[in-house]
Amino acid sequence: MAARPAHTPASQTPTMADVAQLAGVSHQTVSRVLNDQPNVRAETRARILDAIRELGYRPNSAARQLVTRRSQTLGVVSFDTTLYGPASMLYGIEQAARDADYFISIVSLRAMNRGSVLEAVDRLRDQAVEGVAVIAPQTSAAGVLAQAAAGVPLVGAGCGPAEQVPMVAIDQREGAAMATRHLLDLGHRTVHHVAGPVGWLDASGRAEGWRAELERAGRPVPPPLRGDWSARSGYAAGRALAADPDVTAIFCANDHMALGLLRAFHEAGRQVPAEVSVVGFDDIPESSYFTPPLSTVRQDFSELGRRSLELLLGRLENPAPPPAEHVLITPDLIVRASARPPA
Amino acid sequence: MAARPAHTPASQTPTMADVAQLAGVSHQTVSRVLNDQPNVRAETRARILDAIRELGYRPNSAARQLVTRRSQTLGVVSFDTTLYGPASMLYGIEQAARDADYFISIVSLRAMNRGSVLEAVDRLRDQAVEGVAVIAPQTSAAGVLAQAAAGVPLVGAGCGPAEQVPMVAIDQREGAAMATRHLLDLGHRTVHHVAGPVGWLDASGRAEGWRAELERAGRPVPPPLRGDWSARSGYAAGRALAADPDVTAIFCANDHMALGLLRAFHEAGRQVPAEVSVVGFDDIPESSYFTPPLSTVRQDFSELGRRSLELLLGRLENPAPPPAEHVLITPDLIVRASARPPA
DNA sequence: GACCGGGATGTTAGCGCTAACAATCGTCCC
DNA sequence: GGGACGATTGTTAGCGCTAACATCCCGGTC
Repeated sequence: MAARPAHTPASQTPTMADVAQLAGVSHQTVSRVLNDQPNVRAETRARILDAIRELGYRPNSAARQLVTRRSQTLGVVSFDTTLYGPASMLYGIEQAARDADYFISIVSLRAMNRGSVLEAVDRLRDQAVEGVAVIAPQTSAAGVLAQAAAGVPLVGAGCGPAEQVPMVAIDQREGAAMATRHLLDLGHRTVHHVAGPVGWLDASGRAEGWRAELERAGRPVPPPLRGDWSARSGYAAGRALAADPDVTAIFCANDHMALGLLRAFHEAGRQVPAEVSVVGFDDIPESSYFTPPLSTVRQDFSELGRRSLELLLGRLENPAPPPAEHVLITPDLIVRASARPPA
Repeated sequence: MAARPAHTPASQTPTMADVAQLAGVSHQTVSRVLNDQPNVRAETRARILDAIRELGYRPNSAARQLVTRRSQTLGVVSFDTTLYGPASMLYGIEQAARDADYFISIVSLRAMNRGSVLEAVDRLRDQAVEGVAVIAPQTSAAGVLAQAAAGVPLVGAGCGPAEQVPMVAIDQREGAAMATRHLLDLGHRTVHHVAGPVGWLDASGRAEGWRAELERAGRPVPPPLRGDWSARSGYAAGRALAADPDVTAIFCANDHMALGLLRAFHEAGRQVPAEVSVVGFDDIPESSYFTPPLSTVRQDFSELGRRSLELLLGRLENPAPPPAEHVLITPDLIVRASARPPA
């Protein structure tokens, strides 16, 4: 903050030795103050702190890292952080990491395949991260995680079940079952489903939950339509569904597709919720302003991020607890206006 | 990859010296191979590469960083990466950084104020980042950037004008003017505006562009309504506007507010676009599936991220080019169905 | 045949920090 | 009053790497 005094070359950032010299102590005492070690006289500590401030000294993290062998950095590998889910998880992880005094280094996946996950983890390891969290909600990721986990503590966030790897996920099956049950309870004979794309764990989990709930209730299981998460694909599914007069209830695998579907029904002149009920999944911030406001299933991504990080930090302290822990978070059904009893 | 041979203690990761010993050369030659230096015999190089593979050797980044004084890491400070804009910019920056062989370390801002930006940059500097990109689209950020830039190369991404700091931004005024002009060209007498929250650069830039365009055309400037970017606030503004029969054209400062507004008009029984035209801003992926599909202004966030990083890398090579460069990216008007000539 | 030049490799000296141990000083106890 | 003890501070030795310089060996030169 203050101007650099003459005894330190201006061209060069001050080192611990400079601080020590200015404070009239040895560099080790400076180190002790910096690391909050006991047995430093209060007055000495104050003098050192003054010297640090005067020189604008910053500890050299590389030097510390070299000797302590700790980088204070965690890596996050994520698929498309532009998506609502991954972005939210990343945010939750970052917040939790900061509270635990860790830095976060990110690598986004450009494509989803074994190689790119491995490469991303490798890149992070080159940077000496102490642990890695992977946000990769695709089926193909599940298999590769165990392999990636060799050599570095790793957890999955919102990933599917991989036996060897600890992970935190939202219970997609249960969430889908809740949505389906809600529609059934309203009095609908059965529920149609607009599913997410093949290869996504969330998509298959939701489809399974939907199917299981229909079967449990002994209802017919109509063939699901397949979307790709986008509103566009929901619109296409909606056009198909709107043409079928028997359809009275639809569970969409996410809110964006529900938006497109809503639009298709509107265009087709089929009223939601008067004629047809719709439930989504995600509870994106906009969904309460759809026409009509969308009933949906809320996932608490920030809790997911937080819990993943807790799990990872636990692993860091205790590298190999017996079995890989799997934490499942139950989502919440949010009831709005898009679903009601059949006419 | 192979099992660790006996001559290296299993408990300890191999060092360059281990590789050197196995290959029968000095550690310096190993270093030369790792750094792609010339003057190493092809055969020697191959032998060393084999040894590296056999031991599963990874260079110690801290040691390298200590001596080269380069961390190969760039920091990104961002406000709420859950939002569409910041998330997209972050993604663009990360991709560009990876191509340039840099790591990205992120710090999210919990609150938007001077202190938190400074603290975030400070945290990043403690980690020895070589440069910082700040994504903070608030007015309050503009002032603090110059201060934060002291001591570390820094660029703003999507931030407002700060004289001292180089930055890349999207031309909000021009985008808003395009939207307004589009509605005027359609034949509307004037255009109402639902603005973003006070304190946001994008909000004030868009309001200015809207106002300037109306004035240029000699049209009356109705008092703008104030929202907070959320669909909820757009809905509230929509209720107010729907009650006024004179309103025929509305420019919303973002697509989410336009969504809420669309819903309010629908509820009020006022047809869009038959009775009232609406244009948004952002072109979020969903906006083409609104009811009706939304005409809007598209911002290329990934280009913004890329350009910001280019600017930052430029600064790293040449610490202080004369004036701080400011790059403005012009957005595009996307015409869909939500605006048409007045009845 | 001694000399020179340059490619290939080895040796040495830190980078800035922490851990381990050594030294010093006062105080307390019998 | 002497020695033990604990609080405080200093000294030394690396952590694993790169930069700078030293060394070696070879073919080509005159």
